[in-house]
Amino acid sequence: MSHMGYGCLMAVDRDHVLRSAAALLTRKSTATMDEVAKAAGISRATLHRHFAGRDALVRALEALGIAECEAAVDAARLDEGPASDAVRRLVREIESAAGLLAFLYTENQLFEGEAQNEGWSRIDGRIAALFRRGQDSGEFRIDLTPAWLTEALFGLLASGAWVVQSGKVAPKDFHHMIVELLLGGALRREES
Amino acid sequence: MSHMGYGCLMAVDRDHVLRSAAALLTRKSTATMDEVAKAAGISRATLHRHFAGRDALVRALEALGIAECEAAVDAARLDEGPASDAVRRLVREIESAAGLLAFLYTENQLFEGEAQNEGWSRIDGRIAALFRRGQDSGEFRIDLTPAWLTEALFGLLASGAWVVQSGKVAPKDFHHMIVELLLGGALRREES
DNA sequence: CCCATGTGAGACATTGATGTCTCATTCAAG
DNA sequence: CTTGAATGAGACATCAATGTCTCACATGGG
Repeated sequence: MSHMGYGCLMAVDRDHVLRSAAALLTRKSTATMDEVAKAAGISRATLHRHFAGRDALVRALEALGIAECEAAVDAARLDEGPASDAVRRLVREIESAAGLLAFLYTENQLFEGEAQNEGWSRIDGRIAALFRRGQDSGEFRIDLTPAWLTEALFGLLASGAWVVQSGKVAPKDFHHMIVELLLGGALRREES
Repeated sequence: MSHMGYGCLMAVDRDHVLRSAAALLTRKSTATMDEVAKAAGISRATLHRHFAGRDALVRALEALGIAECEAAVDAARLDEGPASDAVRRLVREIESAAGLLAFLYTENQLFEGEAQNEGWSRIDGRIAALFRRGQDSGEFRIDLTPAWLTEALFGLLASGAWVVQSGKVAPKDFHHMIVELLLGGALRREES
């Protein structure tokens, strides 16, 4: 077990650190490396052995967020069945990553450079394609652009994660809240 | 003009500094006091004469945001006419402050203390009351809580400001985008 | 038992932002 | 012109976070 380098329980430790870092940074985005370490139950030295610095940590969180989003998009099978059902599946799959997403959403440091991670563009593209498919099939209205609907979805996910974390609404309402508002809006449907 | 203390053009200067600070910090929330000063066209010394420190600057921005929100809520006359029209007026009135709102939205430092500015609670309460009025009158669906609709409105305003600033959609579409998604959702209405 | 690896604790220098100071300059009122 | 106030430029100390280092411990495999 000498030359294994990274592997074995290293991976789960690293993942655990990322999870707790995400949870902490979502609440307090200015948390110190020391606080992040304490939150993960390790020392600052060990944290620094896993991630070269704060920058590397945030990048790793971004990579994790992208991976989870992409996995959710895959699992939701966006091109099968009615577009609105695909949206429901997507929100369901992405729900567990919403906290992490909310953190990354506020970390505009990630987007100010001209070289933003292409993973986001790919995810944006796939979700926008879903909305476009819904428009083409006549399910969705065409006066709201796919790009805006995609952005609004992420915004609502972040708002939802935030409002759940603040305790204002129950976690079990997360999916219904977001899907119903995004698809149906606040107005009552006409009783036909 | 010796003993006037603060007044006269001091006020407009202070306001101008706040505006440019908001515009800059919305794009780069980690901007230095020096960058903020440069963005406002003044020196760091002068900036520091207006605001004791970075903290005071952020607090002043929060106060400005609260004031503009409250003014928008007043101007929108939330308790007159159909609730959906009131929502449209509210978004219209609040549009010019959306950039500032988007910045404050990501500044979770403002909300982590137990003593969050009561201005927000008051605004939240007034907007939630509007949604509740719409539910009571039968305009709005009742399965989405007023608290969530309020939070979602702010989330969509932030997303809208962000997507406009990134150039993905035109500023003139801001109002339509947000109001239509919030009220009507992505689904096409049945042709009755 | 012995050793190697991972870890925690802590010391230390570095760095970048910040807050405070002084001083020369500008500008408008008198 | 004179004067006073506000400003810009810059020097300076401070401070908190960071990155790097060493050393002791303990744990598990040989």
